[in-house]
Amino acid sequence: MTTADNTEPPADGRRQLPPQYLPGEVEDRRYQDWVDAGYFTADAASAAPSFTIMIPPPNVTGSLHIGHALDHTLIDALVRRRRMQGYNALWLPGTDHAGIATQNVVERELAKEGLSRHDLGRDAFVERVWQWKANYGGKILDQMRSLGDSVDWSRERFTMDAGLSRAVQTIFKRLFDDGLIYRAQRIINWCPRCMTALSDIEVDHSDDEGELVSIRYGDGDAAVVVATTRVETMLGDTAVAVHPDDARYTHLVGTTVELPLTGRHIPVVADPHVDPEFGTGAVKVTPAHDPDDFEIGRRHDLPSLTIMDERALITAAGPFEGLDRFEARPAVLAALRAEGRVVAEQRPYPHAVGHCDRCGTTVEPRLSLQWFVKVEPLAKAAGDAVRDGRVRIYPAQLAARYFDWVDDMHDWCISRQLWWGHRIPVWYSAGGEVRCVGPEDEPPGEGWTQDPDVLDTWFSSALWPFSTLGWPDQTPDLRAFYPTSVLVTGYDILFFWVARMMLFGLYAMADAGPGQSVPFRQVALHGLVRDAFGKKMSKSRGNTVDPLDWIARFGADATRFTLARGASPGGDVALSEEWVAGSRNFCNKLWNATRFALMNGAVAGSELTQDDRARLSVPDRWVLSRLAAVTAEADALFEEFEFAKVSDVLYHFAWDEFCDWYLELAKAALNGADEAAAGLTRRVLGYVLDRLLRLIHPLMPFVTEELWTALTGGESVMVAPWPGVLADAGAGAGAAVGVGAAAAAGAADPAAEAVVESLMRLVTGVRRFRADQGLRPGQPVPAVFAGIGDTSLAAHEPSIRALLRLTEPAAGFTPNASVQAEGITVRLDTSSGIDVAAERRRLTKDLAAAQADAEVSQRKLSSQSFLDRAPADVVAKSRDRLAAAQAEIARLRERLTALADAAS
RNA sequence: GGGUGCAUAGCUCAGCGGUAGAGCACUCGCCUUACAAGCGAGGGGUCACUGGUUCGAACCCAGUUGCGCCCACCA
Repeated sequence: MTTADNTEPPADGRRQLPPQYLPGEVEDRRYQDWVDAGYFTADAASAAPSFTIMIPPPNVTGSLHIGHALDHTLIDALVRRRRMQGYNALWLPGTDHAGIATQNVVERELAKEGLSRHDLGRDAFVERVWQWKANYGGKILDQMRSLGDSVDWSRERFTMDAGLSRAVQTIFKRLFDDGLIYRAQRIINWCPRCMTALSDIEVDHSDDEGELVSIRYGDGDAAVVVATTRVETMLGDTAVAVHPDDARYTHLVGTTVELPLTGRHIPVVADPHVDPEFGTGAVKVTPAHDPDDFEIGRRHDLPSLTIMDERALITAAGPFEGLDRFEARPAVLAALRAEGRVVAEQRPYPHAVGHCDRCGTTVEPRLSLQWFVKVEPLAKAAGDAVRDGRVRIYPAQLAARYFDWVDDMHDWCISRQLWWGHRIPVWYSAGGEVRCVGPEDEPPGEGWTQDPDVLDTWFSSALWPFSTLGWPDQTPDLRAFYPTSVLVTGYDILFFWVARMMLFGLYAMADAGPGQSVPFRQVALHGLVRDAFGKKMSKSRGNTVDPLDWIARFGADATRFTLARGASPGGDVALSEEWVAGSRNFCNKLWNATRFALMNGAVAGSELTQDDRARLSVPDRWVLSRLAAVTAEADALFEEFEFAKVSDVLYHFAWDEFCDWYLELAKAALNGADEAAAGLTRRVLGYVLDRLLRLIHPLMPFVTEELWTALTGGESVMVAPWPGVLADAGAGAGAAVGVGAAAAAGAADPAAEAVVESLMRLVTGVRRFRADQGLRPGQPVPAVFAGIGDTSLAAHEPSIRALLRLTEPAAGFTPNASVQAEGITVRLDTSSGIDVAAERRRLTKDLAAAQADAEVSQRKLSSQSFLDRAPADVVAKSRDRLAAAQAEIARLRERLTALADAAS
């Protein structure tokens, strides 16, 4: 590994850079160089502490969208920084088989050929999906290269790989044997279009316009009115329920009422679940088609009458048979109305209805035999791991949501009536025996048939942190890289994925001990990507951003920086083309700063000795002091996943301080006659830029690589030591690693900072005068600096003159204007005289501001309670401020008077 | 229905107890020998509303209004 600390100065005739950064010419080449150099490949045998991040596996059907780009930008920044810090960094890539989604894609393809999966049969269909995967799957992995993702391609995984499938089977068997997986007849969420069961979180609830209908069951004294939004299910009613304490119905409990249209009589039962306040206080009970009713049915031993098939067509014999559920509803209602059973109709009646999150079809609660994970004991452990700090969630407030869910989680329905996925490893004999088969077991022979269902795709995703490392085998990878360090993903899949990895990680890896069984130590959640107005991106809205388009037009670095700049923990990211253009400009700024450095013979790679530091100029000292502060700040912010703030700090240091002031100030020394001073500044220039590029590299890998190698002649900034001061890192055993620790950018230099800040105020003040006076920026103006000898700026007059284009006075110099700032009076000869009106406007404005300032301070200081209660430093600050304002007022008044005198 | 978050410059957001900040947009002047994807200067905000706590509130507390998100088996 090479470092920046090669002592040889760069060879002469280094590459000349063109005046603009053209990302297209850099990115592909650099990426391939990195891959070829093996920088992305982690080493399970490394002695260095590991830093591991697992990619949130995108669907194998997917292509890179802006959400991935956000996720990957943040992950890549974390991984690149750790790698530079000397960690054995692994970012493992891969894809998810995405059961329903992928099956749907291939089925649609088949449909174009006029075929259904049933025409092919199970084996041929699955084969067809594999074929599809071979041809089109993993497109997204290729696209990741263009973002610069530093993933370890040698460790790419797919959730249906043989190894990962073995992990699935292993844990299924283990859970089964532990009694944590069971099969039961339950009401589950059923999608009649996908024709499969769904778990609770695969159902999106939204308010639909419904209709609340009140229907009279029975007649005369035995009549009872029930209200429902799902009239058609009355065909499957097997009871009416009322609250036990509801006096209106006590006389009916235990009797039966006639169920209209069916000729059946159903019992009236008393159940505490019924809310006497709602509707009529009487509820129709359909155990086979409503989860509540199923529970009531269980309590009262009611029969379950299934009246719909898996396509949600009515199966109950009679006039409605064969109708779709939505056709049956008006039909049943009409029939009831014809019999005079409809007491009231209330519409519209908005109420929450579940929809399949894959296809949007209204979910049908359906009684069926499914496999479930008993989550309670697992969820308890998953909650505790966060509660006791073994896993930390960023931002912390999202932990509350995690607890809400984990602490009250229903059993997880894991069977899916699909063909694409991990088949449930359970076999049944003709005699009704059940056998769960582990990966080492012989499959049962003659007379046994395997369960036809496959597992929920999230079942295998939940194993991702360790199945990808070879579990259940105790592989070197598993030992080296588990637990993973950080999980980075959007808060939208906190429940889908994050919580489930917690359930299974803690369970499967329990032998490793409490601290080592967690799937990750930190969870860094980001938000959704939105448009410039904070609106959700969607194809129908037409406000989506294609990251590949941005990369092509603005560069990967600009795209990444824009995303990072918007990413605060848990916060949504707003994007627009103006912003990515701004980031592109920032790349160009760095490009030209480096270009300037190269043109001026900047020397990178030499450390500054104590001796050197003693001879530094004030601007050199200032920039080093600022670099130290910014380095520490950026480093701390990285630890907290404050990407927006890191980006902001680096952006402003690079642009506002390094480029706008330091490079301008350095010009005096670089072009000056003092060779020793110039040489020292060339080294400081190289030193600061070198470190700045390293600090920015995790966020903008390509441009920094191109510039850093050009500046230093080093091999790659990717493997240059990180300049940060290392804090106790989340991964590893808290040991500070990396040669970067020694390269901490030095100490603060408040004296130098004070001088440069004073210089900035003076320069800005005079520039303002020039602007007010309409003096063209480039026009040289003769001037003298009266009183500068008594200030800290005495030695910097040449720099100040250069910044302000003020020339030495020639013979016959007759100043006709003056500006005061920082205790210095700058007298200028503007030749044409000054614009008195403009000057008066400026002075008047400044006077008003100073007076307002003084007034506020005065008011505070005249309050006795303020003087008594406020801390001494606050009072002192107010005093200083008042004094300064008063001095300013006096000065401005004097100038205004002088101006008036001069005018008359 | 239950949680939870947010209301700050035209837009997107930062600041979270001591006299309001950034990026973009806007105005004016500049092709000043790294950069016009640039440089310099400037304008713009009763920090949603009402009370309270405090010497002092954008910041803490309560309420109001308006948005947003998550969870949810009330017919």
